[in-house]
Amino acid sequence: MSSYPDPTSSAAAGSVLAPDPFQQAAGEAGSPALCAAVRDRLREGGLRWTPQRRALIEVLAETDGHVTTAELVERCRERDPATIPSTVYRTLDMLEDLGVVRHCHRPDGREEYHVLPEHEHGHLYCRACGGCWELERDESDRIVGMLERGQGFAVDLSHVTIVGRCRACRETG
Amino acid sequence: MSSYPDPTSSAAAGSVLAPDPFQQAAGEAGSPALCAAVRDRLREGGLRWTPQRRALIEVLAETDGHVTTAELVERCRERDPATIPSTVYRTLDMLEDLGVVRHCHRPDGREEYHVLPEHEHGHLYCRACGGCWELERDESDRIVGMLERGQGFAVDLSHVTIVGRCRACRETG
DNA sequence: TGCGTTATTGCAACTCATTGCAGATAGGCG
DNA sequence: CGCCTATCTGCAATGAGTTGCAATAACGCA
Ligand SMILES: [Mn+2]
Ligand SMILES: [Mn+2]
Ligand SMILES: [Zn+2]
Ligand SMILES: [Zn+2]
Repeated sequence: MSSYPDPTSSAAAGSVLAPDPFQQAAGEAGSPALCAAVRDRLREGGLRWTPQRRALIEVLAETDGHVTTAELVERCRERDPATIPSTVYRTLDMLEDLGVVRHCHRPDGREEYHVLPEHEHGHLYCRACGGCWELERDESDRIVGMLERGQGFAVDLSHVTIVGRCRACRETG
Repeated sequence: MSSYPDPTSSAAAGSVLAPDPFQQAAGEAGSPALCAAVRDRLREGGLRWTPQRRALIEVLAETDGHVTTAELVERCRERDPATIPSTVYRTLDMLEDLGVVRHCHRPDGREEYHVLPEHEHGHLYCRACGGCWELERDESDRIVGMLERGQGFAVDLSHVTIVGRCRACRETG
């Protein structure tokens, strides 16, 4: 979807399920290792390593789980008040092409990012309490498998958002 | 989700699966009948029937299938150039509480409305060709049933958007 | 170390959507 | 028929996100 120049054109699709080089890079050493891994991958593709990109990656490395785009812009701005939102948005697009982040949509349609998800997953959101859970592996396998067999449709699992009411909210209300 | 005063507080939930009074109203007679049905329901709840609401309902009655919110604003503006977007958005919220429309989210997160859907349904979107299909009944039954049994989660089916690549796009490259 | 190419940034304009508030008006009631 | 009041509308400000373009700066290469 992003019209960003794609460093290694197969990377966008490949990074999703392939053993992820960023995963190991970030595993122990954290931010510096992730920076180095991203920097190298960018240069391989003729892309550039800039202070703005570095800042965002450092912010991402400090982030657990889900984060809204606006929060990321805000955290970048804490480090550097001169941060420009459109640069952050464009960098996120690029990092998604690389497989460093995945986005999904919250019930209101706004974007939310997941940093280095260990495996692709969909989400369950409760409209009543605002809770969010990852879809279990076997549940998403069934959804993906069903649509693959029936319609020949290849589901983008990380983009699956299922909204409703969780058990707790149904019982109490 | 909408903070709109809810005319008959059970209507929001009830209208989804219950035999829908608007369905019949609009069936043959079209716009005037739908207007009358909505007007009566509003007055029952102490809400008001206004020219702005009437205009939107007339536009909706001429609409088949899915429409983006921006398109609806545009069509209202064709009838009355003085149309105010926020009024249209608020009216759509109200009509969704009444069960006259359902919204879902396109792959980019933007809203799309379905007028008087005959039955609740989720959507399948192809990112490559932009195509959109309704989820088949048995497919959505399986998804809804699985999450109901496993997690006790009540899925809001009309809000389910599954994004990916359709068979045709996968085959042609 | 410096140059030139070209990817990237900053910026401004734009789209879509939401919200709070003050003034307008629908419509129940006398 | 006209008043009163609570609901709605219009409006303006705000927030989220995208896009085109000119200026900047990364970095490969001499
Ligand atoms: Mn929604
Ligand atoms: Mn998306
Ligand atoms: Zn809940
Ligand atoms: Zn397609």
